[in-house]
Amino acid sequence: MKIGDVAEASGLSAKTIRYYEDIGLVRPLRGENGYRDFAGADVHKLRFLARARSLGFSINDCRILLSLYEDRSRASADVKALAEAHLRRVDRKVAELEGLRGTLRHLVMQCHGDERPECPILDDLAGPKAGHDG
Amino acid sequence: MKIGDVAEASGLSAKTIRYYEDIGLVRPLRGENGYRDFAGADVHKLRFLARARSLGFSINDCRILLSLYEDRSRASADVKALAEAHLRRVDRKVAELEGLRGTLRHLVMQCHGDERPECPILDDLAGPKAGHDG
DNA sequence: CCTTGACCTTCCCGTCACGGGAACCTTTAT
DNA sequence: ATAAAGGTTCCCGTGACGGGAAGGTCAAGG
Repeated sequence: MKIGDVAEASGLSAKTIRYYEDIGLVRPLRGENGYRDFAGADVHKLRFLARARSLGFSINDCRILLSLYEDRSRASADVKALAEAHLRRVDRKVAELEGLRGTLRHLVMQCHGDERPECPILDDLAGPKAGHDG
Repeated sequence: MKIGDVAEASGLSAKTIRYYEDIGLVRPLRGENGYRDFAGADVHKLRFLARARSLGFSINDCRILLSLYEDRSRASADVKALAEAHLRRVDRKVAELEGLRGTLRHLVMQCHGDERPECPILDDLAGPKAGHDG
């Protein structure tokens, strides 16, 4: 299979697949013409990678997941630990975004959004204004 | 004020402040010795930037926000529009992360996490298994 | 035979917002 | 005088690719 076909079959772009080869995630054969020649197992790997990436795993995590996947004597505990660590990162990221989203919502609601210059959003960004006597 | 003092006063690192000068967000004066010499207004700007960045605005958004902030004849509608666009981006990101978090949680719960190799997480990543007859 | 067009190849730059560190200079304290 | 603690510029690295240039290859059609 040529890279275009594999791209379609895996949902990854040709660019991405070449990149994955660069960093050693797949090792397709080469034809006489220099074209990459992907085996079924390569395509399977790439689909695995596409799925893992879509779940937010980093390339490094993907590398580990792949090696666990190919290790018949793995312990599922290792996989679970990796996934849990990722889940915790996602949890933290969601919490962070929800925090700033709350602030943003609050500010947006307070702003009239008309042609006048007064703006609580900018006031917030500018920080605490000096009081009436300072 | 020297860059270290400004760093402490703004909460930004000296590196970040130099970077902001590089990209034209601040223009501190220079002393005879070549050291940057920040005025009060510069520090104020940098605090503004630090706050905006902490709310997740991109550098480009920050540049626009700064120019709006300094434009006495601005319309608050422009500020609000920018903030709302950002809010929508945050909303989308949160939704995306919540989606994959749900999947991750599900997978993690299904995995025994013991010394055995069977692992629903890897099974999911590997994609649909062929059925009993195929 | 020649051309067109769709593929493929490698290579290098750009992304975003900085951080790390080298090599060097200035100020401050002892 | 010296050492520590600042400051300066410059360049590389990050993560995970995308864009695009310059060129090789292959199948179809005139």
